[in-house]
Amino acid sequence: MQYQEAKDKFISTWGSLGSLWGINKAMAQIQALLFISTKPLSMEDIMHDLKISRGNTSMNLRQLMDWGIVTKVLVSGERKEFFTTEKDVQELARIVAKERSRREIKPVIKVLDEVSSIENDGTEKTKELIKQTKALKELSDDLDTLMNKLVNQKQNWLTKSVFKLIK
Amino acid sequence: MQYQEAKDKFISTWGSLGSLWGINKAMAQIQALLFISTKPLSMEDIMHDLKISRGNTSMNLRQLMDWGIVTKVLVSGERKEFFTTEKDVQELARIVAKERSRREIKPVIKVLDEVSSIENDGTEKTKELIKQTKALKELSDDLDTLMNKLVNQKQNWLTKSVFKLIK
DNA sequence: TTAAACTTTCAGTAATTATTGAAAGTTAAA
DNA sequence: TTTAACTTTCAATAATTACTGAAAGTTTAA
Repeated sequence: MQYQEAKDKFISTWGSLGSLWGINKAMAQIQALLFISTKPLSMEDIMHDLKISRGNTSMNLRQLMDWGIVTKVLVSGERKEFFTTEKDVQELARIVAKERSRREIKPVIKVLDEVSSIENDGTEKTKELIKQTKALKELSDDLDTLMNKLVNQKQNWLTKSVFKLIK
Repeated sequence: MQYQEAKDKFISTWGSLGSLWGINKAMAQIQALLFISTKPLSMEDIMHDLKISRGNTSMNLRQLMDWGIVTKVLVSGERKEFFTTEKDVQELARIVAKERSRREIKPVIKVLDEVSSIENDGTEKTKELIKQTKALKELSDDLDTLMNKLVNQKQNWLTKSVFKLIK
């Protein structure tokens, strides 16, 4: 396998993975492209490389910046804007975990909390609803806390401490 | 908030969460409905409660069974089939984690492995591709292993051991 | 067997989501 | 200022994904 083939394979795999995670294809592909690029890329570079439109590129770059995964960089002597992504995988994981917690997990926990707090009228079905949503809420809380803890351990959090403790 | 409102809220929240996780809305809603039901439900029950077609119900029940989250139960004296879902949240989490690992994470790791194993021709861009995909592969491997370890600890794996160790 | 009760399949259609491209907006060099 | 270089926005459209309902398939009671 040669460079170009490997690059295409990486970008397309990363792209389709993205859609499974609530990130759209173009967004994931732009991130992948920047991730393996040796230097910041302009919007022009990106749209040509991925064969997507200017509008699409602009919108998805913006979303990546909202996520905090991509940043603008100024290249001296150049009028146009260049973009780069976080290159450290651990830091990347940290950002993604934090954002997913904020955008998805926290709101669900809130709803579970509301639902499990309804008045118990003593009927079977109400008891079951309360019991099950409460259990789900507690699990979600624990997982969210664990994820945030893991992710806040700076440097090698995975391979060091945690990882070994579990055996 | 009364029972019916709480139930609807739970089902619709769970449904929209599902789509963020690569599970479609109907599939997640069926699971939610079964999860808070006090007894197994028939296809008829489900389609009426969620207001979805017979075909849709059938297809999504099948997928839930493929995931191992829902099972058929025989109700004596009844001709039709009834369905129930795993009621224990920990066990549910275990199944979901295992399936996601198998369906999504493992295949990506395989591609990352292939891509990071291309011949190093010494160019900058090849070196960068190899370095970055290798880092990604290692992180994915670690996360996958961690997830599977966590998930195989029977009984209260979260709140017990792991959770406290990390502080 | 047969036929009623039930489930699955799948072509057609609806709903949702992503993408384009051109016009409007912004910036900074001349 | 003006204007050329560049970016953003957004209505129209394309692509994808989910859903329906009726026909075909299966099972079991009589």
